[in-house]
Amino acid sequence: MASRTKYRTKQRDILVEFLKTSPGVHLTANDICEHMKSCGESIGQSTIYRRLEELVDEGILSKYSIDANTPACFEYIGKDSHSDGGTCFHCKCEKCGSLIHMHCDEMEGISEHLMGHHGFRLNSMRTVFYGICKDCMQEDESRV
Amino acid sequence: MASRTKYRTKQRDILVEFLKTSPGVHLTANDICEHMKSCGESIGQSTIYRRLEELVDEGILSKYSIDANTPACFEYIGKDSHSDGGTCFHCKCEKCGSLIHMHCDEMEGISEHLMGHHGFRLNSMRTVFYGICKDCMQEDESRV
DNA sequence: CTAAGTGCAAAATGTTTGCATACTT
DNA sequence: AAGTATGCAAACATTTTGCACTTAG
Repeated sequence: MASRTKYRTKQRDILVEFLKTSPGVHLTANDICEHMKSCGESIGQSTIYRRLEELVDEGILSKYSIDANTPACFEYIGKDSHSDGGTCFHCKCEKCGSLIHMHCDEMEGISEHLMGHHGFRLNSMRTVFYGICKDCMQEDESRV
Repeated sequence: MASRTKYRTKQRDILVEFLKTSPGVHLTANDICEHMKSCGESIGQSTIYRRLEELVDEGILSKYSIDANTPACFEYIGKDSHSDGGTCFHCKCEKCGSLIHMHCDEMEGISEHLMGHHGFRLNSMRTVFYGICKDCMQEDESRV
């Protein structure tokens, strides 16, 4: 979880800068590659993958792995936001694919329960709740 | 969620039969391939993948996709068991990789909360909680 | 000057697909 | 007989890695 980078490189700065401009947005490694290309700031994809993983370790990014066929996506969290004030949970709709962000106090009770009763320290940045969102549920009902 | 298979084949029967003997166990497609080979009941891997996916749709199996580098794993649930009696939650340790099963009433409150307050119908079979397990936490502490 | 980071192209991995063959009904 | 499933091998997509080269400190 600690910082691993020894050197500060141009590529790392460009990457972090870009991510910082899109807080709350989910980006795949490929999205980022494309963006860089279209900016003329081309960074090699291996570097992107390497830095991304590192930033996750540092707690600056969170990573969501939906499944093996969907590229992982990354979201800027920032160094500060996870001090404890605003844990963020995510729900992924299995139907329409939308990813819903939740800042919910009640949900934070889960962490405590898991810790207290199961000795498990939840990483809420990495955990994604799968299910069907409101909109898709309504569609289902009206279709019957 | 509805049955999709039209024909009942030998391979499907062998597969279901094997899965049925290991309820609550997590198996990867590869585990199953290997088992079949070692049994002399070799089933092609494409068939295994195809049937597995189908069984998930039918609600007989649940599938956990940890991330792109980890093969998905499948667990026998059975046609009956998800009537509502025993929702199963899973915690995945990010450190040692172990997958912990939880049959916990309190956790089921999450489903209700998500439904009631966020209009989201949780699929607990597909949801995995990431974090650090008890054992790894102790190791961490003793190492400092 | 040395350690670390970059980027290409190649490898690795898990999963899916095309197609000829075989099986179910 | 018609429709479906099988199984091989090839295709895929994402991510990782080997290595020569560049850059940061």
